[in-house]
Amino acid sequence: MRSRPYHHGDLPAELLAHAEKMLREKGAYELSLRAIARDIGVSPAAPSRHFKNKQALLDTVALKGFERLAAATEDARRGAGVTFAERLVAAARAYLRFALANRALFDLMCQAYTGERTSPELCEVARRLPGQLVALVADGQSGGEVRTGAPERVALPVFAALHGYARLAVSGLVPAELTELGLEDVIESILRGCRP
Amino acid sequence: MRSRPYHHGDLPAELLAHAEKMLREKGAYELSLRAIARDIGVSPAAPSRHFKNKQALLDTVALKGFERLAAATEDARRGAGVTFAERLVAAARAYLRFALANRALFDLMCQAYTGERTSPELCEVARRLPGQLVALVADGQSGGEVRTGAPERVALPVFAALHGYARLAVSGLVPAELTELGLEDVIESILRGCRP
DNA sequence: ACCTGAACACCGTTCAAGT
DNA sequence: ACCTGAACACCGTTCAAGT
Repeated sequence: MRSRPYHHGDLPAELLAHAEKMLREKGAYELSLRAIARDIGVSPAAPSRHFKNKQALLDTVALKGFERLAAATEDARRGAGVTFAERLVAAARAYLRFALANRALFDLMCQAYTGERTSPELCEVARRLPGQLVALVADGQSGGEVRTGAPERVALPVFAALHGYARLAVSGLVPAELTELGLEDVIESILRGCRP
Repeated sequence: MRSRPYHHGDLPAELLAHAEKMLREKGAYELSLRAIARDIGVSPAAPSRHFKNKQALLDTVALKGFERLAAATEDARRGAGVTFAERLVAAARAYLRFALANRALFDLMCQAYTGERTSPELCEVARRLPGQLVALVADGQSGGEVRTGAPERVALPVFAALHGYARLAVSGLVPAELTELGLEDVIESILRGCRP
């Protein structure tokens, strides 16, 4: 039996995986680079070869989060019916489900949108989410299901309501037993706002 | 000229003031208890007499933020016209203005809603904001301007859209030159959703 | 190329001791 | 009652040196 190899198989991937696990189990405040390195069995200096600092690691975690979220909502929309309402409901449920199932990660993603320090890649993937809604709205318009107007401008209030509701739910401002009901109210309100 | 007195005039207040200043100038990530103590000219151990830990200080900063925000939106609503739409617009503008003028504080407040660790006082004051909207909606209902339904359920989508839009704007997902226009679209959408 | 070991400058928090 | 000084256990980051 040989001891731990000097070179790791894929340290970057393992760092990301452990960071996300720690985020889930301990929360963002407890997440430390040294603790991750310790868990993996690597020196405190090792991560710096792959991520220039802690923020860079977190940005990458957020990036992967956005990719998963975008994939989840896209899949949901594709798996839904053909009407605008059906597709919106499916995407909205997937968005909320992701937020609630990945609270700390969702928080990280939301503050990662923020600020000048954010990487271009992160910005780009973050914009896929409103982008999906814009496409959905444009589709709904061409079918006569959604009122006219620049799709971006019609979609923005939709995204604001959805995202805002997810934030409130994650924050605990909406009691857990009412999140489903509340989402229905939010969707109903959105659909009223979109009617031709 | 006598040297710095051993006892401070009002250390708790000065700690809070400096914490907020630091939040504004450096951001949440840079904010350290030791740096605040240094700035004030007090030992690193001094804050612990007044706040049991860093989180307790931040919670109090967030609490004061909620009070200021609630006061700002209440004032705006009172200073506005008598129709539901006028009052909603005034409150919404005040909410967005506060968020943009106090980005780091607003971020802190939003994550401070979160979680089990949050103090009861913080929860209570955080609920004043949706509470205002519930009252506004109830008023609008009695005047026949807003559709019927439990006021809490009608107000929730309104709050979600408003809060969500503020978050998007603070995050930089809405370009600065479009925030005003976007808010108008959001308000219009909300009003459509509220119509009888 | 990839990682270690040791070091540096910084944290938050605690606790005896001073005023 | 309020604060200091010193200590403790922890950080993130850097850099020569090892493999």
